[in-house]
Amino acid sequence: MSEKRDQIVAAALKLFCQKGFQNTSTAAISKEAGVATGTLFLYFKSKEELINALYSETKNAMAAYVQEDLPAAAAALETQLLHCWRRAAEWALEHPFHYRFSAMFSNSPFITKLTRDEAASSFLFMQDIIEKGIKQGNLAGMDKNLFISLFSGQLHATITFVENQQSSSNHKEVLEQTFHFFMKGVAAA
Amino acid sequence: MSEKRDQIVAAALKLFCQKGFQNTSTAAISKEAGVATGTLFLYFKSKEELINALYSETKNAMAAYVQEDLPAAAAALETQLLHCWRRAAEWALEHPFHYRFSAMFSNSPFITKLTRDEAASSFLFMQDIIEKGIKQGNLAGMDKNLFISLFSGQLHATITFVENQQSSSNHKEVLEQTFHFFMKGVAAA
Amino acid sequence: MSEKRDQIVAAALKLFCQKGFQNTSTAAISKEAGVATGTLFLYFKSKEELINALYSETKNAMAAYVQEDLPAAAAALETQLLHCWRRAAEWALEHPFHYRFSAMFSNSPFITKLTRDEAASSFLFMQDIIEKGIKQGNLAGMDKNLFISLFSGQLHATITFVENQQSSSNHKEVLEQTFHFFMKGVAAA
Amino acid sequence: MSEKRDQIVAAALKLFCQKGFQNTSTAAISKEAGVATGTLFLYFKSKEELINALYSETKNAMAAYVQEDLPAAAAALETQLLHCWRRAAEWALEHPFHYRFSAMFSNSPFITKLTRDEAASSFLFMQDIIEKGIKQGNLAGMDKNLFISLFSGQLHATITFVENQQSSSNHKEVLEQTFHFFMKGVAAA
DNA sequence: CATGAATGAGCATTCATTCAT
DNA sequence: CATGAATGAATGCTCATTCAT
Repeated sequence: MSEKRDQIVAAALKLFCQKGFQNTSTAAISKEAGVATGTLFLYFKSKEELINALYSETKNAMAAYVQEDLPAAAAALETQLLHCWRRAAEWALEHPFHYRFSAMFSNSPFITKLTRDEAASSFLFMQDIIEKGIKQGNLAGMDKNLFISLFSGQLHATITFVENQQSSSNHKEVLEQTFHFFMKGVAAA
Repeated sequence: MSEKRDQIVAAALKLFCQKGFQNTSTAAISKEAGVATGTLFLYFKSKEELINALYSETKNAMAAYVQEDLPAAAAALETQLLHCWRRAAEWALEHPFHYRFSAMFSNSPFITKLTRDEAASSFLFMQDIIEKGIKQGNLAGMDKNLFISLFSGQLHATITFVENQQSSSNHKEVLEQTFHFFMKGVAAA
Repeated sequence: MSEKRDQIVAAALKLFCQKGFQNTSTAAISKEAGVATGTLFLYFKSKEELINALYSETKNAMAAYVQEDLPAAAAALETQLLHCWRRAAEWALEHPFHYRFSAMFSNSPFITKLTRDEAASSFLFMQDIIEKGIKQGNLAGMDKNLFISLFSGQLHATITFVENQQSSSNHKEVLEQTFHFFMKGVAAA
Repeated sequence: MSEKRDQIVAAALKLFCQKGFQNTSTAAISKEAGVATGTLFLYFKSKEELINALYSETKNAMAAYVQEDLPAAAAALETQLLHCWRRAAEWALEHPFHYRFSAMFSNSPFITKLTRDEAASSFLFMQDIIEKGIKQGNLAGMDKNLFISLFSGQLHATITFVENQQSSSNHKEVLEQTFHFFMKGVAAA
């Protein structure tokens, strides 16, 4: 919306990742953003609102990116999940601060239930995909939420590993490899 | 060591889990522990030292529990890993505050690199197991650290899922199931 | 002068009475007045100037109303004072916000000495009336300023009492009654 | 209670009288009191609580002083009221900061209704005296609250006048004089 | 004249830490 | 060892005021 708002968001994201939420004062954010201390509160009612807005926007942006060009519902479950896996990783690697921020704060008490629910709702399409997969018998009998947990967990472990690697030459291969490990594991017997 | 120290540790653990680290004042910890505000600083030089001590002790306790009765090095890789998986889950479910605390803070900037390294060192025995497995060709070609990441990720996702379930009847089955998914996935082709 | 100025004055008066001076931000005044935040400072150099202008205008308006139709100097002291008493009460009851505002702020440090003196000067005609009365021996020996203090004090107490009454049926009687109490008290023995 | 508390109370009283409530920062109070900024909040939860505590204590102290040696209920109404008039004036002149503070803030929005009611309750004994006087027919027919309003108003006007006088030689006489003016006025015809 | 986004000094309040008892 | 009153630096937030449009 506003250029100043963007500067504040970028500065907050950077500092939160580097020093944590509580070790980052609103004054530090304003300074890093190159605006006055009062300006932050022009765009965000409070520090907490800033955090929650950051979280919402991050989750929504990622969900939107993942959903883009999603293979039609008619496609095979594995095709759809592979798309999600790849796109999520791509987004995370291209937005490292955003990704680290949401990883760091997704379990923090600063994210209100409201924000968490809103973020969850933008990933509802994943639930649909999985439900369909379970119904079609392509997945070993498993709770839908457990499946999502395992999927995100392995994806997250892979992204973090890839991010910390020196060379970025074989990122794609690692991602494909771990995806296939995961699918081999959960495939219906 | 001291009874007061134990009370402080228990109070801190409880409050950190319930309200987060920064929302828990040392005064609140002292009150919950039933000691004076100054007493906390008799046992811990600072709040940060308290956190780090808590983290170290937690990780060490868990590592010790997991290592107990570990099948001899001669045993099959899967046997050893299953032992670790089960013991880790058992410990986590029996010490929910400890487990949640270490999960919450393992990625936080409050844990110093020193502490993190010390904690990692108490899990070195896991690395040995895995290295051996890789050498023996029982695992699909994979980086040792990636393997550990995936292993812990899947284990953590399972524990969290199980912890949040209403009924505790089928905990064991879920744990066995996700372990076998994981092993099926990473087994050498 | 300007319509916007009037809106600002009215809004300020209302909010100052309802929430006090310091609890009323210039932004709130502007909003209540339906103008932009900058507009207030077009008409008043500062918030303090607004307060003082409000006070001056209020006092002058009241003084002008009281002086209107004032019985000639030749009239009896009591006749003149009764006129003042009645007119002041009428004005106060018809302009409750103005009256409460000036009551609230007449002793506040926000009213500068300059403004206070200016306000006092618009009530100089009262001093003349009283001086004349003292000279003519109609008043028990008393300091002029003490007399004015007692007069205003009793008038103010009556107005406040009447304003807070539910029914407005007997306002006039109460006003006449307290006036006569006052005059009986201070009459020359 | 505590020496520090006393210092804070005295400093607050002084500064509030001199510069008003909102122009006095808690830091300024602490500095004037010779304590650290945090110490104020050790004794008062907030600035507002400090104000209200000051107001309550002031009103209670004054009420206690006025009630001391109060002529027995059997005494004449005028004897009782004269005692109150004198003692109230004495207290006000001996505690000028306290008196000015309570005068300044009795109508301010910072005094909560709770505090105001508590203060009023410590002056209930005045109501009893007046009710008795009205019943005995010693007062011109008048609402009890109106009487109290007039009484306090005239007393306040006198105290303020006396306080601002240069010489303090004839304080007593002025006080007696205005009291008799007042009583002459309200006496039953 | 009028606007309202932007400013930044100022403030109330918190809380980790100390130290005299 | 243990206490808890006292400290004061640090922080989130407000708001009177300015100025480019």
